[in-house]
Amino acid sequence: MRVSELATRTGVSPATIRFYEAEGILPRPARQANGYRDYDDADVCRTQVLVSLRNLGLDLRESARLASLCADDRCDDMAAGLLGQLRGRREAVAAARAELDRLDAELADLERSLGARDPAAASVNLCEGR
Amino acid sequence: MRVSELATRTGVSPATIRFYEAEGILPRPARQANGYRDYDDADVCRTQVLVSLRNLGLDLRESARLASLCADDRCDDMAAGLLGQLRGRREAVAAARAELDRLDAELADLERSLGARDPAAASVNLCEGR
DNA sequence: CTTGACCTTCGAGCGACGTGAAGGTCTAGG
DNA sequence: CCTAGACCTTCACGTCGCTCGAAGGTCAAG
Repeated sequence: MRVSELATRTGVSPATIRFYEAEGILPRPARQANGYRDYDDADVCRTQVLVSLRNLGLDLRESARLASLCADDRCDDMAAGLLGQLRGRREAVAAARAELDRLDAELADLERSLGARDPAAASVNLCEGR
Repeated sequence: MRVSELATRTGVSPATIRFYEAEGILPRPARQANGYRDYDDADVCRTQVLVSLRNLGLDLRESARLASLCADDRCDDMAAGLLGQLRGRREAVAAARAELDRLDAELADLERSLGARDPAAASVNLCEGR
């Protein structure tokens, strides 16, 4: 299959696939006679794993490392590595959520002061406060 | 005062202050005889507003626009502009939080399957699933 | 024979900084 | 007087993960 089919099957753009290949994140695929990239089911699986790990928030290099373990039939190692990453990720997600909560409260406060036509209070919030 | 004092007073790094100046986000400050940047209280206030708007999640150019309105004593216009931005921001924050919730559930699921030494289930989640 | 949807490579751009080199300046201490 | 070190200056390149545009090749349908 060609690059756009791999792309739609894995939910990323053809440009992203080519970018991964250029960065060594994905191996160079076979080529058709006309020079087009030619992918098979194993490529789909590997790319799917990679994309899934990215969607979990793992960084690109780490996702690549784990996806290549999986492609080498070392799924146990992959699972171990992933488990290690998950702790950090869940902490990061919790922290991000706390930060968003804080931010939402701040936005709500500000919206109230502005809506109450109390620019002074808003200015204080922005300039003097804290 | 010099750049590092402005930086500590506003909670950003000296490099960030210089970056803002280079991008035209902050005006070029006075210079001391030795060439060092020389900031006054008005600069502190303007930078503080800018940083506060950034901390609310507004993008840099929009923050710059509003901060400059404020510095021109057009705080009413600034307040109006800010109020307009807030709606979009609160929506974005809510969406980001929903996404984080979804992600956290997914991470928890995966951690359970991996912890249960059920790599098959995990693989399905990553490769076949969805 | 042309249109249009694919594909190729290459290089640059995005946002918002961070980092490092290579050097100038000032202050305190020995 | 010398020196260490804590500032400051500019310039340019690195980060992360793509995304876009240009300039061209390939192929099936009409």
